[in-house]
Amino acid sequence: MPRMVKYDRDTALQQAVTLFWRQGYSGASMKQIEQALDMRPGSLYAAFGSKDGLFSEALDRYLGAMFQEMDQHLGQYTSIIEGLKSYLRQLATSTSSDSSPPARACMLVKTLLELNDAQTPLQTKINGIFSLIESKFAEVLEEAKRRGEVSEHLDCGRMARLLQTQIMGLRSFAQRDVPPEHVTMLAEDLVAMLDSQWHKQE
Amino acid sequence: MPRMVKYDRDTALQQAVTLFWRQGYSGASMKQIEQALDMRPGSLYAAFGSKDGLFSEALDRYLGAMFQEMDQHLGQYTSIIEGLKSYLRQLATSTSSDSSPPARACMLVKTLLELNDAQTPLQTKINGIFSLIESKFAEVLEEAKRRGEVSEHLDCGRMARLLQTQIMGLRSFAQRDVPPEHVTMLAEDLVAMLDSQWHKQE
DNA sequence: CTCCTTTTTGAATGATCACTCAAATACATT
DNA sequence: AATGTATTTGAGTGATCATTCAAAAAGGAG
Repeated sequence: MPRMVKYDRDTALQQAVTLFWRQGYSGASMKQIEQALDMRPGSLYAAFGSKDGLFSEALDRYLGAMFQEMDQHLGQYTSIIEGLKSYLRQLATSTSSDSSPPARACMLVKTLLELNDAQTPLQTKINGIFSLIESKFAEVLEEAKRRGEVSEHLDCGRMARLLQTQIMGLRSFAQRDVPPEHVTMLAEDLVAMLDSQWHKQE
Repeated sequence: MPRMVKYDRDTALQQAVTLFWRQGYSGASMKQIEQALDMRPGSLYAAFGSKDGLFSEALDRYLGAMFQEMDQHLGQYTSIIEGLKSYLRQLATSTSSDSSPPARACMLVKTLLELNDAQTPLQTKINGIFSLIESKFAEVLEEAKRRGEVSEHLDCGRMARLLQTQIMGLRSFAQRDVPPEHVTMLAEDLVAMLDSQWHKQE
């Protein structure tokens, strides 16, 4: 009986990810959002509640895509370590490709560094996301340990944080205005460094 | 003959650094700036020209302090490599100390990731700053090479970017809500990884 | 103290911020 | 086609944004 919704919630969200990724949370105005999603304020607020709500859903979607891409690389190799290395290398090449992503830096890190005020829901959310990623890395490394790919003495939680830090650094560096080769060379160095670590005995 | 200026430009700038470091560029409103520097708009604009101008000077001051701190660590050791390692470790402890800095993340990285629009003067400036830091690292490493502290085949420019990436990663990670020990342990891991690299033959 | 120059003040500028809501619109059902 | 309900529209909300500028205030020189 009622009128049907015109917009496609999924593509609208993808547009939101694209905009927020490039502009940041406070850097994206509702005017820009209206234009990017082709929605008027009323529909926007009916669908997502608030700018925060929309951003929160955009974060979830971004995270999902990140996990999906990671799993894709892990699935391509019988070796977990090779999968992780492949993922790292791809981060370097994708950030400098002309099929340009909205920003070279990670949207999650951009958000983490942008939020400043006290314990807002968004602060809590982004911290939870980083914990989640850390846990995912730790799980993957535990599996690698079970398979004998890494030293049985490896502290997987600690290595997970180290891995996360490498990715945060790589993608932040890629935001600089540098020749693409520098980023790919950097990724090779990170891979080499990590290689020297996970085999190491305590 | 004229009236004397009331404010102290240097302490005002330091207040600006503190505020911008925590809040980010667009996150700090002129209202907050007026309060933090204890200056009224007229004086502010007479002294610094614009919000951009003030921010630009704050960036310079922040960079200067960073270099100063680095040189302090380098001066404390006869070994350059030991000085660099000491600097890295101190970054980890200072970010988690209760003598709390405005933010744990680096103000320069926060700025790099916050700026989104086209080639603004600020964009150019922050990229120049990162180049400058990279060059400084490269020079220091060249000297270490001359002293035989690192392999003579080391690509110092490349290692400089690797080092910069580690710091960007470490300080960004420190912005997370994690126990301080995790950050200090992380710094130890970074130091260990780097150690395995600069002695390495090509 | 008076004058002159410079600085400080703070109200006001128009623009833009996130957000609201009554009216217009469009579709499924009858 | 007529009806009823949910959605879309877009002008309008007050707040806050960076910035301006005329007037008030302050200190050295005479």
